[in-house]
Amino acid sequence: MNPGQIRDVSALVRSLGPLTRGQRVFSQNTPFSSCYFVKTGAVKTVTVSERGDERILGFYLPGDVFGLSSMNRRSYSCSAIALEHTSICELPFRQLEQLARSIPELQHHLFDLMSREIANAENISMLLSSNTAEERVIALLLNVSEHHRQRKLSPLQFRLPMSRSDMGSFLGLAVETVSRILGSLHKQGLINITGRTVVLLQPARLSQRLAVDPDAPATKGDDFCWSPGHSHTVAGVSGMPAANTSGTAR
Amino acid sequence: MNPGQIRDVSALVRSLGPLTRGQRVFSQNTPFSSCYFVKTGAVKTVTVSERGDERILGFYLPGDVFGLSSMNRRSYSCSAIALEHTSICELPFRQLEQLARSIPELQHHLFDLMSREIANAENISMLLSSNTAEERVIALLLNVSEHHRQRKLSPLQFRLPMSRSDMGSFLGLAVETVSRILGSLHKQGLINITGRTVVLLQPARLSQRLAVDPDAPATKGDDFCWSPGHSHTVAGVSGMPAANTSGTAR
DNA sequence: CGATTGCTTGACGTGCGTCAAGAGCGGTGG
DNA sequence: CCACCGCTCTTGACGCACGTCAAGCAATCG
Repeated sequence: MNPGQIRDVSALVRSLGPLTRGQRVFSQNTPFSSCYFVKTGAVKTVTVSERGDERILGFYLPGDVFGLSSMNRRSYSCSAIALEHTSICELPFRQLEQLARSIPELQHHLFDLMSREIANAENISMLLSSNTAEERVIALLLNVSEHHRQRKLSPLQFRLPMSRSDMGSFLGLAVETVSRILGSLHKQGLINITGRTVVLLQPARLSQRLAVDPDAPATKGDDFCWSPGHSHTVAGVSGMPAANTSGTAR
Repeated sequence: MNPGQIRDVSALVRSLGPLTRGQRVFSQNTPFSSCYFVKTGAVKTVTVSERGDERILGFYLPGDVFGLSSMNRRSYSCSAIALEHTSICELPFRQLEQLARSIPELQHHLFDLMSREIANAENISMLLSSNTAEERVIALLLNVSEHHRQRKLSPLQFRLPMSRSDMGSFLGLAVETVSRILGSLHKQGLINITGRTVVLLQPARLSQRLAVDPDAPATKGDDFCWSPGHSHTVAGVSGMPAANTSGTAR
């Protein structure tokens, strides 16, 4: 894009002041207007069913865009809630769409963003549809890790912005299960975890758990590698590691 | 769109002759070029993990568009396979994108399509993340039903285009479980099922199973709102009923 | 026609949800 | 400073839903 175009786009963007934990960016069933870009902090998107229980659709870390899934509707299909001290940019979608007509690069970029969201959501589906609890938790950890790597932050040591309960809701697991899995990974020496602070001690092993058929489950001390996993993250946290689909295996 | 524009778009579309069961529209890891529109028949999208097991990402019925999730990549992230005698249209994406620059309606339509795909995939995630096997199967049945309703076909009696095994793979269930659930629904008089032919005998009851907390033994106002024509199916079968998230309940 | 594939049904084992009871930890107020 | 609260997180005991294994028909096919 040329400077003029960049100015045009920038003119649309509004920076939203620091949000505090629990504060909402938008609420389910309120009129759709914008999507949002995370500058710092973290956001979760949540839907509440008529039954009253809530489900977390995704976590968004710095660099991620959220709110796109609602653009074909009048109102948001989920709420977005800050997980911690967070600052974001507002992107008024209709105006962005309008502007995209004259800026091909912008149009392409929007397509690209949405396409990533689709691929990402599909990966999550795959992860959920038949992986063990351990695999899901590991996938989440590796995903946050990958996100940090992309942001040039330490991929091996970081703080999880979300609670155990959030993780559970996102991964389709009970809080207790999440807690047990993390504890178990800790005992096995694969990670360190204190509260929300994580250290990945053996990232290669963790990746293996995702990619390798767990015939020999967790024999402590086996050393052979499979293949140093790559092709990992797709987009944001919401971009889960290529949901390696444990398939029918268990 | 005016006649000229419609002609421009039509010029891009290529009709692909009848495919037979098992035939591929495109294959995972081959270069991305187009997305596709289902005219008649049915298509499934499938990814194969490095481990070799396959997972079904979605089913696409007449009127649905598939292949969008790969547009931000060089190659397709999944394979698309005909489930039965099927005819489709090819939509070369790059050219479509190009054309969209001069036809705002087209651009908007593309955004709309992609947004639906996102919402749809999110719904599937929600469905998978914590619903019982029965709820998942019912959701699939109701979804196909809804699709038929929209196509002005009988929503109460239809043929499932996919095998039990496909259903299982899609829903994250073992084939046996799918079979058992269908059998159980049959015994309860909620559906008739012979092979792949389904009759929904008590659609209202089926919907209830999805939305109502199974504490109370049914028999509340049988007729059900879902806001007709809203939020129900999003796109094709892949548009699952607003995955009512049984939440922590079980 | 055997052979392959799809579907069903039974028996059995287990992963993980549920219930219940603490254990930190931070915040608030006296 | 401690007492008290409301959280989040952990840990154990128990049971059920669903995966796995296995066997047996029906339908399609080469």
